[in-house]
Amino acid sequence: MDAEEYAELVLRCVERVPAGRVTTYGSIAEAVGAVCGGGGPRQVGTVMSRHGGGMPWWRVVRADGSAPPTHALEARQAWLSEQTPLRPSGSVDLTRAFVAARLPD
DNA sequence: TACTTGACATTTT
DNA sequence: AAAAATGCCAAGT
Repeated sequence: MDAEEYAELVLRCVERVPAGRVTTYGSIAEAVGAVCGGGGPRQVGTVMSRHGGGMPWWRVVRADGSAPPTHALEARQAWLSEQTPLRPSGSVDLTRAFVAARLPD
């Protein structure tokens, strides 16, 4: 399993997340790690930073429901336009929006 | 081989 | 509640 394939799986998981819902780096790491072995939340983050362009990266959040500080503003706009359930604090309400990452069929 | 860097997570201050 | 310390895993230098 090379890094490219790992990235493919991660990206596919992101695409499977419906608008208005989110999943976490950790959840994706679990799903992909189950078949790829190894990997972890950080690897998922790395993949997003390199191949995140062109996909709904704002549907992937940290374990506490917040987006990476570097893209926090854009993420919030995207969440608002998709009507993603947010908490007063500005981060995503995981109890309402979280969906576990699923591997492609 | 050793050290640094990152769109992370968890525990402890 | 918020910040710091630790642990983590792979890739690049």
